[in-house]
Formats: sequence, structure tokens, C-alpha cells
Amino acid sequence: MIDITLLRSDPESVRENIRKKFQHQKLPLVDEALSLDSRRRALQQEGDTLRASRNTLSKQVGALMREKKREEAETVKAQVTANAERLAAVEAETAEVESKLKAVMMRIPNIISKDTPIGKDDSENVERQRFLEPKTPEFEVPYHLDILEKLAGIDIDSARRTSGQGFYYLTGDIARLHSAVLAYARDFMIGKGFTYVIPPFMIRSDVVSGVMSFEEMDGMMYKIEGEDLYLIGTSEHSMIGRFMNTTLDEKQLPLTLTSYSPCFRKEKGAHGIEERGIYRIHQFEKQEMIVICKPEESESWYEKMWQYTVELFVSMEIPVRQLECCSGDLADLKYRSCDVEAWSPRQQKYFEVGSCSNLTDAQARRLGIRYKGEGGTKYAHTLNNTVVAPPRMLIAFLENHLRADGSVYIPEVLRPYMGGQKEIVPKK
RNA sequence: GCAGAGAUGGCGGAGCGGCUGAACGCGCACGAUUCGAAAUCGUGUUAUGCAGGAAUGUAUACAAGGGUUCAAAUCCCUUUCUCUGCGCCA
Repeated sequence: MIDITLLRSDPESVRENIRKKFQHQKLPLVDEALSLDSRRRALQQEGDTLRASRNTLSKQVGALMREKKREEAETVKAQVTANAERLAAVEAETAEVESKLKAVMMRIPNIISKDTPIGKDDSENVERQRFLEPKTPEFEVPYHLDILEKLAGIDIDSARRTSGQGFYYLTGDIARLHSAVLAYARDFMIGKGFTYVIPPFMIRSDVVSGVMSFEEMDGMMYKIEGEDLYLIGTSEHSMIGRFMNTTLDEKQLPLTLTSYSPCFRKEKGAHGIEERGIYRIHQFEKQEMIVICKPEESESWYEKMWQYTVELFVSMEIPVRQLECCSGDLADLKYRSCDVEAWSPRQQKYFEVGSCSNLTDAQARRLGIRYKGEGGTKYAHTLNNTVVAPPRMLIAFLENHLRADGSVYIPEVLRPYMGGQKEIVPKK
């Protein structure tokens, strides 16, 4: 949600931003918002005046009652009652106009960064930088499910019976590797000065509707029957919800947090060959990073954050690249965003393993996340980024570290978390 | 989960239909005193929206939401949270 004062003072810049995102159908929203806003202010003035007169008259009633002037008191009461009808109408219309305005404001996209490439969809995202040479082994790299099965690392058939499609049992060394990656990522982020947090894995509906739109909620969130609780789709939900309607002290900022959680997603509409296996699933685990900072610091945090993910992957010897999202591919709440993609030797291309976003004050404004300091109370900036989401990163891991004999190499940094193990070998 | 008590400013705590945006105390800021400090004294000290160049005015907010009333921190209902006791449980 953008600042309405920007819309009032410079509507053309808001329209220009909408054009850059190729959302021309949203251009009329700007004038709609402006007219709703002026109507809202007019209604507020009228309501305030009516309430002021009610307050004055009510005080008179009190005074008259004390003086036992019942008759006169009744006359004044009647006057208040006469105004009450108009006030009720004004209040009803105010509520209506306000909710319409909010709905319109929610659909107006956040102002994008001047560095965001202009493009209409994900095909126009821009590769910024590569890290480590992508490699292509002599032998053919199998689909990750086949690798996992050879290593006795997965049981999908049983999971289908117990839980349905989109679930899995990870077993043995693979399960241990999965936990090792998370533990390593956790320590890596702690080493960068982040505070480790284990958040609630379920949140209430008011938090859910704060952090996402109704459509997103419908497509992603699992609801607990008979309770006002939803399973989180990412720890960002409970991590950001933690600060909803909160005014932080300037001295607390920046808040640099790294959270672990399982993530539950319905993934409505997922299908296709690349969806087989553990690429897109209903349950996975993720280490996330969240930064809440002052506006002037968010750009530099954004740079640091995606670089941390790159550094983590490079330390595990997995080639990655940074792909900057173009204007048309940027979600409405985002100022700037990039994906960290890992190399897939099997597909001979990069695929997404993490996503870093600077939402500036758009999310904070929507959720009421502010901070108080020398310059008064202002909205904070919020950023989030994936540290690592193991089932998906496991695909990159297996494909890149598979050797001709079917064994999988374990990079140095993970060995302490694997009891010193240097490789995982096929069973039988 | 059951029963009882409760939720008021940065903190403690009064108020329990109108004179309360909130007594009193602590804290904090500024000033006086002092060589300086402590102590003491004085003054000030909630937030947000709207209007205004500003001074300021006005509205709203006493956990949240709804209701009663001319008028609600105060009465009623719902929800959330906290404390105490009992129950249950890694």
C-alpha cells in the first residue's frame, strides 16, 4: 500500500509506475482513489462537526439535569436526537468510502526501484551475476527422484497413502543431510549477526488476512478445523505478524532475524513433469531471513541479504546466479526483488531456490509496523529473503554433487553436521 | 478445559454514567539552586486523523469489536490476553 499523500501530491508518478509494470488496466484506480479520498475527507469534516455539536449539547443536558431543569433538558435531548440520524448516515457512508478506498489503495502497486529492469513478464527478468562455473558431468544426471531412490533417501509411495500427493518421507542419510543443511544455514545466519527465531507454526485469521490477499490465502493456506487457526505457508507470515500494529523504538532497528519453520502450502493448480518429486510440495522446511529497518537502510540491506544466500550456496559448492525481477514480474507489494537460482546440470539451466524482496514501507503501512525516533513516528521498511529451503535445494545439491558411481559428495562445510561423513553412497 | 479476579499513559495506580485525555506517585525534558553533582523547588510531558502557513481548533482512542444512553474508561454482550486455584500434558 503506497502513501496516500504521494498520490495526492503527485498522481502522475503513480500512473507512470503503473505503466512501467504494464498494468494499464489499473490506471483508472488513481483517479478513483483521489475522488474517494476527497469524499472521505469531506465526510470526516461533516462527521466531526456533528459530533462536536453532540458533545456540546450533551454537556448542556448534564448541566441542566443537575439544576433539575427537566423540561429544558428534554428540549436539548430532542435536538441531539435530530442530529443523530444525519450523523449515523455520515458514519455509514464514511465506513463505506473508507473500505472502498482501502480496497483501491491495495490494488495500486508499490513504487518500483529505479534499478528495476522494465519488462512485461518473467521472460524479461535479467541475469545480473553468476557465481561458480556451471558444470556438466560426463554422465547423464537422472531426475532427482531417481537419485533419491538409489540412495534409499525417499519413500513417496507410503506418503501418498498416509497423506496424499505432495508429501514424502525422507529417510536415512538424506533426512540427515536435510537437517544438516538447515542447521548449517541457521549457524551461517547467526554468524552474520542475525537473531535466530522459532515462530508459531499456526496463526489466526486476522494475521493471515493482514499478510496476504484473499486469493493468496485461498490458494495457499490450510485451515485447522473448528479453530481460528491456519498453518503458515512461510515463517514470514508469523515473523511479520509479530510486529503487526506495533511501534518499535528507533534504537531497536534494524531488526535482523532468521527464522526456521515448516511451511504448508496447498499449491492449488500445480502440475507438470517438473512438479513430480520434491520440487513443489505441500510441506517443506525453510530457513528465512527478515529485516525490519529504517527507510534509508533498506537498499543496502537488500544487497546484503541476497548476497548472504549466494554465499551460503557457494560455500556448499553449488553454482548459482542472481536474477533480477523485471517490473512486470514484480508483485504489487514489492519495490525490488531478485531470485537466487541454482544450476541444474540435468536441465542445463538455473532454477529458483530463493527469493529476496524489499517491500519498502508498503507492507509496513498495510500492517501498521512503525518506529518512533528523533524525526517522529514513521513506517519501517520490511525485507525478506530465503536463506535455504532444503527439499528444493536438495535437488540442486544432488544434481551438482552426484558422481559417476552414483554416490553423492558432501561439501566440507556440511560434514560437521553429518558426523564427519564425506559422501552418501547408494544402498545395495 | 473448568472456576474466580483482572486489562487505564513510558511505569505504578485512582476513577466505576456528565465537572476525566484521565487524580496522585515514579520516570523523562527544560529551568532555578550548586564550583559541579545529589537532594530540593518550578514548568512541561499520550497518540492518530482532519482543517490551517503557523499558533491552534476539532474528532477519535482507557485490551479489541458490538450494544444501551442526550452522554460510556464507567452499564450490557462477544472475543482476546493476564493472574490465582483445579484439571490435563511433551
